[in-house]
Amino acid sequence: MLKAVDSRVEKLMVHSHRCCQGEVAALKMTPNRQLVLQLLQASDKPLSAYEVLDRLRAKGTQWQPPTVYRALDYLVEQGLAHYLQSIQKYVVCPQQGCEQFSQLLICVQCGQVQEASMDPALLALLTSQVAAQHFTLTPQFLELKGLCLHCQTSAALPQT
Amino acid sequence: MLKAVDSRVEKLMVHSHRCCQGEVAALKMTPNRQLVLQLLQASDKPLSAYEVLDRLRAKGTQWQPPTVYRALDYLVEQGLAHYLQSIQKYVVCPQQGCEQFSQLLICVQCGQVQEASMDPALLALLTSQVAAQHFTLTPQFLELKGLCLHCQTSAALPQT
DNA sequence: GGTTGGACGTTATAACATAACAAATCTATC
DNA sequence: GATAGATTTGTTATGTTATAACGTCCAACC
Repeated sequence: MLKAVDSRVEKLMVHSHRCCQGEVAALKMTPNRQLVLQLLQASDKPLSAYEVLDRLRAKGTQWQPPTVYRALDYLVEQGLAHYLQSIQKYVVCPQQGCEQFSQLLICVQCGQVQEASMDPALLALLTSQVAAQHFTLTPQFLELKGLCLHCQTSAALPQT
Repeated sequence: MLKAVDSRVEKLMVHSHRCCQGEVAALKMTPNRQLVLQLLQASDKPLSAYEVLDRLRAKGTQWQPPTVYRALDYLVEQGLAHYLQSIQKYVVCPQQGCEQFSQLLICVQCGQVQEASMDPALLALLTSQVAAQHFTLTPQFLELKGLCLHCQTSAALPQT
C-alpha cells in the first residue's frame, strides 16, 4: 500500500542511479528544464520545489507547481540533480560522475550539501552489517547530517 | 533560514537521541499518548501521522491533526518511537536500548522497518571518511533502503 | 484558593506534492 | 509538407503532511 509519494520517490531513486552510466537517453534540455537547473546551480543550498517556484515567479513567469515538479523530476532522473528525501529539497549533482551509492553531507546549521562517493570499504562493511540482518541494500544516497567546516568553527552563531 | 519543518526535525533529532540514556524525565503517559503508542505497536509498518489519525477516528474519537502530532512528537522525544524523515512516517522503537547512531532498515517493497545499532567499526570508518571532507556527524539514524529477507525471496510479487 | 505550567481542544492555514485533462510542440514517416 | 504519434507544457483542482495561534482544563505547588 505504498502511496503516491512513495512511488514517485522510488521512481526518482531508480532513475537517478543511472546517472553517468550511459543508460540514459540524450538529454532534452528544454528551456524550462534549463531554467530550473540554472536556479539550482545558482543556489548555495538545496531548494524546495516551492522555493524554485517562487524564484521563477519573481522573474515574471506564471509557472504552476506541476511544471516545477516535472522539471525537477526530469533533472533527477537524468542525474543532474538529487532529491534529498530527508529535507524534501533539491540540489544539483555537483559531480560529473556520481555513484550508485553516494553520500550527501547535509549541514544542519547552514543547510549546504556536500556530495561524496562512498568508499568501497565502507560500502562493503555496511553491506555485510545489514546482511547479518538478512537485509539487502538497494543503490541509494546516504543522507548524513552534521556540521560543515565553516559551521563547526562558528557553531554558536545562529543562522538566519 | 531553516524553516519550521526543519527546526521541528532537529528538535526531534536532538531529543530522540537522549533515548534510554537516563537524561529524560519520568514518562507522562497520558491516555492520548498511550493510545498512539499502542497503535504504532500494533502496526507492522511505519504509519504516517494521518494514518494514525484515521485509525483513531475509526475508533470513534474526534481527534484533530495537532493532537496526533503532539502525541507523536512526545513519543519520539522520549525515545519510544522514531520519525523516519525519508518516508515521513513513525515507528515504535523496537529496542529498549537504542543508540545515538542507529540504522533503520526500510524495506522498499513491504515497508517494514528493522532497527539495528551501528557497529563501532562502521561508525569509525564513516566518521573518518566524512572527516576527510571536513564534516562532523551529529548523532542520527541512518535510514537505509533495501529489501528484507521476505521480500528478497518474493521479489516479483507486487505489494498491495 | 490563586497561580502556574503542561496537556489537550479547536480553527485555520502553511508547506509539499500530484491527478487529470487540454493544448501546444516536436519528430518520424510517408 | 501533411499527418500521426509521442512528448512537453499549461491549467485547475485537490490530496497529503505539518504547524500557528489561541483557548480551556486540570493537577501541583505555594
